[in-house]
Amino acid sequence: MAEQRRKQFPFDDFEPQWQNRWESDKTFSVPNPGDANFDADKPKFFALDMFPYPSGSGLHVGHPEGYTATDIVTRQKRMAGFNVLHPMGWDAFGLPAEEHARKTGEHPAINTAKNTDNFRRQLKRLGFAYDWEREVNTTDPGYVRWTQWIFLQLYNSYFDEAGQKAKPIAELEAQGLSREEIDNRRLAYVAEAPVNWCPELGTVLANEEVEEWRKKGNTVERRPLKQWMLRITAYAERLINELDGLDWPEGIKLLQQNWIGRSEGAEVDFKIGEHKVTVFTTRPDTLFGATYMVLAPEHPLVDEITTPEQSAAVEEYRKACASKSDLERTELAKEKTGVATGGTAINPVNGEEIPVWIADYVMMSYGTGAIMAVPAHDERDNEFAKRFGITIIEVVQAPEGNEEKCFTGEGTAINSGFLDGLTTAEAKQKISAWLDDEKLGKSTVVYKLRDWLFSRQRYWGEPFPIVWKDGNHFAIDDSELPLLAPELKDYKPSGTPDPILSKAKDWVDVGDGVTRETNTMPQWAGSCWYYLRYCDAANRDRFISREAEEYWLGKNGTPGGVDLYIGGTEHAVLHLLYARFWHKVLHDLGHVSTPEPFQKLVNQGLIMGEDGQKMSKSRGNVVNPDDVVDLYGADSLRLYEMFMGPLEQVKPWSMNGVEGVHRFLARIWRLVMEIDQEGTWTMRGNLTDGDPDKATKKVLHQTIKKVSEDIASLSFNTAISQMMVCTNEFNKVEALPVSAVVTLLEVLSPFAPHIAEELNARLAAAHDSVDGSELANRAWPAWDEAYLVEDEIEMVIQVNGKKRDIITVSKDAAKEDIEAQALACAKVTEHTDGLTVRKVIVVPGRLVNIVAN
RNA sequence: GCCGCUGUGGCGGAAUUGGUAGACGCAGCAGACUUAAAAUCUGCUUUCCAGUUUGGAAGUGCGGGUUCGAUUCCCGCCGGCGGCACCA
Repeated sequence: MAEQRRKQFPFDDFEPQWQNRWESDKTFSVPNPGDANFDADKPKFFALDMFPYPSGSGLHVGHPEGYTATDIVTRQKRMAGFNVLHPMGWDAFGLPAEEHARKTGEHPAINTAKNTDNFRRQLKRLGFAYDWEREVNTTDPGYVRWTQWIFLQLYNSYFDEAGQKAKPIAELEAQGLSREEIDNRRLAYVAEAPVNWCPELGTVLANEEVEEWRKKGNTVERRPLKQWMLRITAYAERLINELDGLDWPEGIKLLQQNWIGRSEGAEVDFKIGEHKVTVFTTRPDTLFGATYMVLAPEHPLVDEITTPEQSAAVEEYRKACASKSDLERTELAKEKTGVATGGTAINPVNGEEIPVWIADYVMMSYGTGAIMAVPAHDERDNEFAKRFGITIIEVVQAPEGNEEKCFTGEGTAINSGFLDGLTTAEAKQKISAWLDDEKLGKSTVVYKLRDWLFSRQRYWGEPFPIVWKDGNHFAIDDSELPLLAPELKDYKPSGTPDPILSKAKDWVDVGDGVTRETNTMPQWAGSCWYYLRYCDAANRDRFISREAEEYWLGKNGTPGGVDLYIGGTEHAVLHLLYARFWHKVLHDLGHVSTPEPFQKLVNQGLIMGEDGQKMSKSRGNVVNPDDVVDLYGADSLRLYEMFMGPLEQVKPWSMNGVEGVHRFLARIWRLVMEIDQEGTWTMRGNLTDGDPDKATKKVLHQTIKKVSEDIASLSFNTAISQMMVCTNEFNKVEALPVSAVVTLLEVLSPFAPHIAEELNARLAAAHDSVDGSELANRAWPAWDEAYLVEDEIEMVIQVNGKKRDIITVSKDAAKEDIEAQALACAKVTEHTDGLTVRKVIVVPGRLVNIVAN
């Protein structure tokens, strides 16, 4: 049925032609500083799309949403005289390619290349103005080389607390620190950590990946393994503070802030016999109410303080906890559990002896792994104390009217010795000073953020540029980069935590007792710096040249960094946090000129299926972009995705909606072309070379203005609606001036570039007055406010806020005249009859409101 | 539980940030063209009442408030989506 219907305009002819032309002319290639045709006088604009993972299922309609948005912005910026960097690439390492290799025995690079070719074909088919000469692929050896180089920058750096920045490890060597001391301070370090191990996949998984793989039927267990970690926690403070200057959605900033989770509080030392245990609390003012102490079950002091009577119970409890994953620990904990150690601690503030418990509601990984429990003012402690019959002492008086059983807010200190009568804030200050004086504690800040578990036991990722000898790790020499993984006969995981690469014995054994690190990096590694590589994609000597970095990412009178980054919310805390971290390290080491990589961030909203549900194969509501392009053309798909609604909003797909914008493009086509009886398109005869009349000029300039402003604010849906209004007006004009049509095509061209270029070319062939150059290389049209003002304006007349009439007045009519005219209206007198006019409000150019009662 | 976003016709959405609510599009209805259909074009299309036109009332999740005037600002609720989740 679809192939029977005659195309409303020949998009399938001209769209590929324009795409080929852009490709062969390299229309959208942009030179770098130093290149022959580089124009240093133009301002720069760097727009970035979140590059896709080239999956086997091809492009999803969600991809072109953000991509079209940046394409419109960059095409418009180009016309407005900017040097525009708009690149694309592939985040091509990842588990699906490896799974495919495991099943087929084919090297993952082969499948990856196939999928990448398909993605590239699909994107080119949508007419995006990418500079394909800058295409990057995270799996290319020339790219891996620099990912590994950046890893070594981290490996060879430490975080200087005093300067709050990364510095070369060589400084510590010069200070004569021991090897162990140095290794313990590297930004990339090895640590034994309990991790999520998945035997089926043969790798550890990030916390956020666990749920996804479990759903697919895999098991995930907790195991302590020696892993590479990146010291992102050192940057916690800066990662929070430096969000301030960024033009990001507030929600995303908050998400990152909460993820980093900064808490101000105090560490307090408690004595347990000979031992000292430090607890972390955000409420040191409640110290007098601490009636017991809880240690995390994994706390190293548990063994030492447990009394013989309790040791069996404690041991049993610890075992039960160890076998639980974090998830189970929280999910199943409907009721608090715990065991007394039999030991007691001394509350330093009053010398009271308090019992020491272990309970899994205290996490070893947060704070100090130990808490002082204040059951009167903490819900968890309260629940626990009630369950186990522990004393509860109130030490904060709630403000009047607050009847909560367990008051956790701020109030006045009571039963608290020298703190009595103080407000919570004052009490915090006083107790902190006291702890400080007595050398029993100090104010401190803790974060929820954990160091980044950076190693995977997979094959299809960057190998670590590290070798081992005698239990020590060493960086391999720069000249050995890129270090590529060897080909394997069998990509099946061993089922043990030994990485797949450990099977490649020849590769692993370097000789002289030197062996290679066999872990690989996670997929995030490549995406942490791809925006940098775009700036100088072919550079073989550096990851990015200084000139290219300073031009595309430097200040240049802008805030610096990527000028516009569009992508989905799913990366709000992962990719966006990791990339910021790497960027800051590179900045500290003098490799990049700004502290932040992405100045402006916009999140596109998810496109749902026609049924309002998330698109998924199992629901059968997935829309394939190729099918849409076959039926309606690339311009229609682009335009539809922008017309659906605001970019940031979640919105459902509608094939009828696609037809709607397709009809609009057909109307524009028929503004210029008409079809004869043989079915051949010919130029319409009613196009003139004359000047547009006043009304035509008005709607045209309104359109230039609206579209210009709406592109700037990324309000593409309203820009398109204005172009529809303009087209509808043009359709009513008897003899339509070509100049007006061409201007409309210019503002349309960033949205629907193929049809705009095609019609302009056809008009230029028939009309000498039309510029035959490509719209893409034209100047963006300017609007003239003079055409927008009307001599006469309509004003609404309201009586008591209700619309009663509309009058027409001269644009410079005096207020008094308008008021008099309004009061004289028959409709007004009708409604004010019998009432007294109390007040008349005249809003110039808008309305008159007559207040009467 | 906490945090964030969001709520406007049958549907997607618009509204110069306090000034004519429903632009534009979809769907629907009627008409024109056509032997007919498709495509195209024209008109109608928030609801209710009245109805030849002119008209009247209600209306932006619900309830209050500020104002000459509230989709917009303030207070209190309710629903939907997303994130975090024993973080001391």
